[in-house]
Amino acid sequence: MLRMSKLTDYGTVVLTYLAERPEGLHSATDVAAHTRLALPTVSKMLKALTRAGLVISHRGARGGYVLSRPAVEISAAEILEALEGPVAITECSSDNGNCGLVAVCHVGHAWRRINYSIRQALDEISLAELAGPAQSFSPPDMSQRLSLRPFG
Amino acid sequence: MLRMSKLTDYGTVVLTYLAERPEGLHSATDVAAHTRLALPTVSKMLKALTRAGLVISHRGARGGYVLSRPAVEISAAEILEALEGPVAITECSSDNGNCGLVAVCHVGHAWRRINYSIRQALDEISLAELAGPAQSFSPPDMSQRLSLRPFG
DNA sequence: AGGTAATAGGACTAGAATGGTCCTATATTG
DNA sequence: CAATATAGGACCATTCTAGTCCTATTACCT
Repeated sequence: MLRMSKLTDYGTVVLTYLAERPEGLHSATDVAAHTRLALPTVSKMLKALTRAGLVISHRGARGGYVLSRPAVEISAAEILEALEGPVAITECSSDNGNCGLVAVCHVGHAWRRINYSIRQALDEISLAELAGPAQSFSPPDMSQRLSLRPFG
Repeated sequence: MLRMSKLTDYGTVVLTYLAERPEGLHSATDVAAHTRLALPTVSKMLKALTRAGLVISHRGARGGYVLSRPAVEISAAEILEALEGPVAITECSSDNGNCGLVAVCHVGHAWRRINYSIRQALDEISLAELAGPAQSFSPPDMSQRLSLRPFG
């Protein structure tokens, strides 16, 4: 477990697509077609990514989305956070742990340490790296990326 | 997100209780009473922990549970794994990633690296540390540990 | 100015996962 | 044999997730 959600996985696919085409705007339809993900899903995600500030949107005809920053400057942590909320294995111990319950809350600093390590691992990896080194991009079919197999 | 489940959190509470009393056997009823968790829940978890080999059970009258090893030798990773299955943020890239789909599967090594880091963070922390350094243990009320507050 | 192509936002549904309870069988002690 | 435990699994209610769809708004282009 500790799995990230399917949606987040799709998110990385979408972001990867945008990362590899930093030039112009790309509409949700465009992205959906090239990633072979369903349009409504892609659309929903792009909205979320926009709200999170990872991509910039332009409305109206010939509108679309672009990355707000170069892919090297977007971390995995930001992506996870954008699509799943704050990254923390335990509840309240997110960041500073100032939940007002420190006295009561038995989430010790061991957990905080773990949280911190995880956080750091995710901070260190950029979208550019997630996209993979020179991964030729004519995707086979990612419409079921995570559910290819129960486990393996 | 990336949150561990409520059950797993309870698990650490239960294990902490056992860790602090390595002497005799402790029945599920006993543990439930002292941790203020519901008996059926505690019972269910202890069974899972037994199957995972983290605790040893003795049936029959005056039976109960003990840690199978000293708390220092039980890692957070083992606990998570026992109660939530393999620890991996992405599907298939668990461990060696030999899912037979490596060619197709676009889970790049960046994700594997992240998985590895997380794994390592969890390996490094022992149950003894989770229990906390000299944390006096007359728990206020942990029956809602994770849900004390939506976030904070 | 008006038509068209796009995003914004949110409502809604189906299905899966989670949290939690309970029941029956089996083992062990005294 | 009776009492006290665990073992295992069935079961239900609730929440979360994945995915779709509808309406409003914005911008371009003729």
